[in-house]
Amino acid sequence: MKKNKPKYKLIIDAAVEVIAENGYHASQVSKIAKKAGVADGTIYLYFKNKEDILVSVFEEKMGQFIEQIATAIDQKSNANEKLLTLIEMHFSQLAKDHHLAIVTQLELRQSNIDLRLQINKVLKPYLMVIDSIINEGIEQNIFRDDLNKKLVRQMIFGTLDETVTNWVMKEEKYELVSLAPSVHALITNGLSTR
Amino acid sequence: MKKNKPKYKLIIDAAVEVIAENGYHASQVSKIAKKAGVADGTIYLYFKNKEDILVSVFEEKMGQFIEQIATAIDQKSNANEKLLTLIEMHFSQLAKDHHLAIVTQLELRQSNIDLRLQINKVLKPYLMVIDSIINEGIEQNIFRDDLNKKLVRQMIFGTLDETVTNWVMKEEKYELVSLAPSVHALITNGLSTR
Amino acid sequence: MKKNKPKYKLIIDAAVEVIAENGYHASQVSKIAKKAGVADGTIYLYFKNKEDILVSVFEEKMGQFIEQIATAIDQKSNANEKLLTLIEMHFSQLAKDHHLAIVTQLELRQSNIDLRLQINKVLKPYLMVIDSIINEGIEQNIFRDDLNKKLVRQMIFGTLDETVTNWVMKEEKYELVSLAPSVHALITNGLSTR
Amino acid sequence: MKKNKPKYKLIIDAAVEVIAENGYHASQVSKIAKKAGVADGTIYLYFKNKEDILVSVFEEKMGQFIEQIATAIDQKSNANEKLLTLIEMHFSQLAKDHHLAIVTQLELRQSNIDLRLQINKVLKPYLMVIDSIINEGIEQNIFRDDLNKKLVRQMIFGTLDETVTNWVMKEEKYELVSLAPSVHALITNGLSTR
DNA sequence: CATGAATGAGGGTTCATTCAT
DNA sequence: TATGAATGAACCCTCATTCAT
Repeated sequence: MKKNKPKYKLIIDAAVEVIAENGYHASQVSKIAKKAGVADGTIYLYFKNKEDILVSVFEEKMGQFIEQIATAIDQKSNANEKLLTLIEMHFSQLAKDHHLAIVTQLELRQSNIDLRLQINKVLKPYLMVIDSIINEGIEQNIFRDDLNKKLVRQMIFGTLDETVTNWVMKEEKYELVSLAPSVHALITNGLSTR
Repeated sequence: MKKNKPKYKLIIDAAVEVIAENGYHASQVSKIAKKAGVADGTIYLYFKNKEDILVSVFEEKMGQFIEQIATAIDQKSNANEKLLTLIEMHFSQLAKDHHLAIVTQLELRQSNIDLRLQINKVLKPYLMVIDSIINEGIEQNIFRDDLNKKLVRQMIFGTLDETVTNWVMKEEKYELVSLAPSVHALITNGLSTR
Repeated sequence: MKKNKPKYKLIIDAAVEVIAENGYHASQVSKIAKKAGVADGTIYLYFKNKEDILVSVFEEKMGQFIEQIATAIDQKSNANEKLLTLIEMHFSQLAKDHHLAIVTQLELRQSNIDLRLQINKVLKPYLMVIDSIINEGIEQNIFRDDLNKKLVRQMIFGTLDETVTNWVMKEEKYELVSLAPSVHALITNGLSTR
Repeated sequence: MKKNKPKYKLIIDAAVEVIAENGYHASQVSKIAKKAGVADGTIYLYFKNKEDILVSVFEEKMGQFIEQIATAIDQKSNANEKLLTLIEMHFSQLAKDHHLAIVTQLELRQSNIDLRLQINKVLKPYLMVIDSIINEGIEQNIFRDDLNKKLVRQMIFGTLDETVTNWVMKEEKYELVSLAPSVHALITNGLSTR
């Protein structure tokens, strides 16, 4: 299994750094190889082609991202707390990894549509985690049962994503994680006065 | 003013078509020139460079987009109706222009970060329309006054954007505009039971 | 018609020189462009790709080659004289163009099989000229009528080709054209004593 | 002597197969190693470099080729029979080894000139066999004594080679060996009526 | 003897932009 | 204004060869 070899991780991490520092389109394979401390050709012992590096970056990082969130959520017993935890974790993980935040929010979006579709596949498990919280909230009678669930998921993900992207584009000048309770309140209670 | 010359619009419209049909990265200047019926060099009499074409596409189309929405909103008297109208207009304008939807939701996002920052500038007036609705809602005591307004705007825009992108990626298989009331309800009332 | 533009011929001639001087595999497009005095990209305004340059070289040069031979043969009235003329012309044209001789006898043979098949197509008209001489000789009762005509053609072409290749490989140290009568005698009379 | 070790022959035979199946340019050392059942590095214990493999292939196969012909010729007493036998053997040995025919007639010709010169060296003994038949024929007064002997050899070899190449390129659709008497007649008697 | 992971040099092609007409 | 032929910089990937084990 190639994924367990040390150079695999070396290259993945180098790719994140190089993309964050140079931008998506200026990230040559040779730069990644140099940063990883391997020869150009070595890259191709571990990855089919450049696109495969990028998809793998997303898979690896997103895999950890989701796992962390899923673990944290399991320790909460109701949907409201789970949703808050998801928001906090989503924010905190990106807040603590500057490079990763830039890569996921800005750089990887410049990829062509084929690559974007592959990235969407990787994102699927995360969307399913959101879905499960929604379902649980409805079962627990915490969330309304007249919701279009798919729309709810889109609202939650769209809000988090837009919030993080704004934060990254503002060069992370403010505290992201501290916004979590407000975002949670907005999503659960909406704008309206009662 | 170059923007009023007939070839200016010819090139802008050709650009939208070419990008929608070929995708961002396969949209060469020469293709746009051919579709517009002008020589390659002529493009550079109206636009500084390729990036300038793309920004101008966004400016032109977004200008109309926002104007339509602003006009429709002016005829509504309270923030709730205005918000619903904004959502309906946002959806309906993209639903009725297939090419534009693909270009704004998928293709232009592949541009590099400099271009994205310019696009964000163009988006500013739209975000200000959203802001004014939020402010009005708070003044009218329809929206809560303890909200982080910037977050609210990010939630609204993020939700709409994510919803439209999902719809485009699902190849516009379902009715987008009919989702407007549900989206409006979600945003105003949130997920929670009362 | 691109073939009449001056740069087309410029590139063709540069290609012959570069291949003759550097060898088939060391003939980069950039070298050909430099020798032709044009930019690398200009090559691709006149040729689809590198292979297209090579096929075109062969087409152009072989076209002239065959035309010269055909014209010379037309002025002879019997098959024996025509055959001798063909041999003389075949030898003399390659003898007077050092670069062309190297390219056709040594370098272009290193091409892959697809290109070789295309080269064979270009060679077809030459083989047909040989065939017509054979037929005429038989009609004139100068050549025997019990011959396998295809074999005869292969003998003639094979003999000429092998003779020229040997001459080129020996670095053209001896007079090629003066061998023509002997080659002609060999082909017409064979090895045997009577 | 490395040539007697079992892996030496294993690699030679693997090379012929790989070249015949994949073509000269797609025949990587790693493919040959795999087919031979050895590690890539092992190849370099038996051969200096890739070119050395190819020359060795030619040496091995050509050695057997010539030996077979020489043995067969020794049993004939006059030059005419010897020449016919040489033609028959040349054709029959290639006709019965499909891979070898493709490799010698098509694939190995794609090699660069250095390699071709080495191949020519390997061919030398074969050309000397032809030369000896020519000399014998002249001594026996079967062949004319006014011949340019080198040209005769080129005619014979060129004719055989061109005939076999045509046959391989036509995908061996007809019987090659049965052409031998006609080829022999052509070479000995020429085209002319008497 | 044998392995196979690692190396790193090398080139065809695209396309935004220019400028002489 | 308008043209379009010409420019030339920039990069992914393959594969023969090596060498530590």
